[in-house]
Amino acid sequence: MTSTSEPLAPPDRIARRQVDKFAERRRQLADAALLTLSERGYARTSLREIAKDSGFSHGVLHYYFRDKVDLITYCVRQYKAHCVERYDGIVATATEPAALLAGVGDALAGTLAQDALMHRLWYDLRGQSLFEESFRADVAEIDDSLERMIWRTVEAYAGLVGATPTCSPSFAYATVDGLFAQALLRHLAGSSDALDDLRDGVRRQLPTLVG
Amino acid sequence: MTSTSEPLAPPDRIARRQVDKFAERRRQLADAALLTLSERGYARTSLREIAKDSGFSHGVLHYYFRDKVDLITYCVRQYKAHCVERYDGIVATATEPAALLAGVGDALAGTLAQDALMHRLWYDLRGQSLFEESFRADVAEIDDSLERMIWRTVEAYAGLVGATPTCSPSFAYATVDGLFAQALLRHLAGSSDALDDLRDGVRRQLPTLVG
DNA sequence: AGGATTCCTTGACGGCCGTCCAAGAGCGTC
DNA sequence: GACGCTCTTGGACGGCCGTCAAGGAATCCT
Repeated sequence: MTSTSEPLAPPDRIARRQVDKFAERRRQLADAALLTLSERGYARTSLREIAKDSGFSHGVLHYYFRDKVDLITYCVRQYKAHCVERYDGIVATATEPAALLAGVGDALAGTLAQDALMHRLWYDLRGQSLFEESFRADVAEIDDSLERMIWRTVEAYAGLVGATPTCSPSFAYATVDGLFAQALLRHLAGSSDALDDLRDGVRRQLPTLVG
Repeated sequence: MTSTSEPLAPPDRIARRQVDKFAERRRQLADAALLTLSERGYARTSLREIAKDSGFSHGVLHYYFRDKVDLITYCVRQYKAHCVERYDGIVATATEPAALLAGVGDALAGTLAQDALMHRLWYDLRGQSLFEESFRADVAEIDDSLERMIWRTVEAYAGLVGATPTCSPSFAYATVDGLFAQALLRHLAGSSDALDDLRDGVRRQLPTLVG
């Protein structure tokens, strides 16, 4: 905490107070924003709507965030943290190849069903990053962490069957993510087969990646 | 052409005149709209901007289209026509399995490089359809036609190697589309490996789909 | 040519947007 | 209890949005 009491311009306000309530409110508002974004999509979500859903007035957002891009960027970063935390424990324990295949399939199908709207938001934001440069770096970082997550799975499976990966990390990620994206599409469209097909798809694709 | 000369409400205006200039202008405006959309993305494109890029005034859009959704929907449909027309000739001629793999890889890499912005728009609109119900049906139809296209490729390849497909059409589409989507992402991000990786990826993935 | 019809422009409307700001509320400290 | 600082409110702003209507321009038909 500074002992001087000079008047602070808004940007400084954001830099200060790292540990206390300020940062906490930012997280809280970003959480609310993520919820609204996941329901309405990037293109249809306004700051006023985010504020309304958060229970605060619309003015408060500019007290905690410089502008809309700052808020969305912060949201994306927070979403990333949520992502890797959730997915990092997926592979952890499995001593049989078949069990790992089943575990990974179940984990992916589980999060797809449970966090469908958040995954929808992820694909939305990833798409937006192709048009809006501001998000690109953060989105790419998340994408990398997802690729690494898939790659860890491939390596774990390879280890269990006594083989080594025969493809690049990006190939593994691309094909598995393709399966996941399509399963999400069909799941949200009401297809009841989507989850099972995802499980089967992962179970089928993973073994082709090692040898 | 009707011989009566009753005053027509806007909706009727659209239903009439199927063959003549009316439909042609619609196509022309939709083409301009697709161009603008592919450059700016769905979330950032306004009717005024579309009109400006088309060389007409902003009012004309409501003479040829009921509202914005009508325009975008028409654009999506027109995009679909463009798509299937372009992709339908891809597999056509190939008597050797290796030649088919190379041909498909080159074709996909070629259209990815040449029509990158249009493909970016496709993924954008496909994502939007998960939030905006109005587009969902048309987008699903395009998706189906793409899946069938990939499936024809798989069947052609299976025929050439004297085998049959061992996966579902949706599995084939999901994995190949995953490769394509990631290649597009990396290509637009400036990666020079993206196109070659797409070629290699397709060449690697296709053989795993038959047996 | 001239009237009817089609096509297109222009300007306006209400509404929502992101942003900013003045003022008040809450609250810990002296 | 008064002060100072942090936090929050709610209104105002300019601007862009989609939509629409009135009227001019172009075209067609006889």
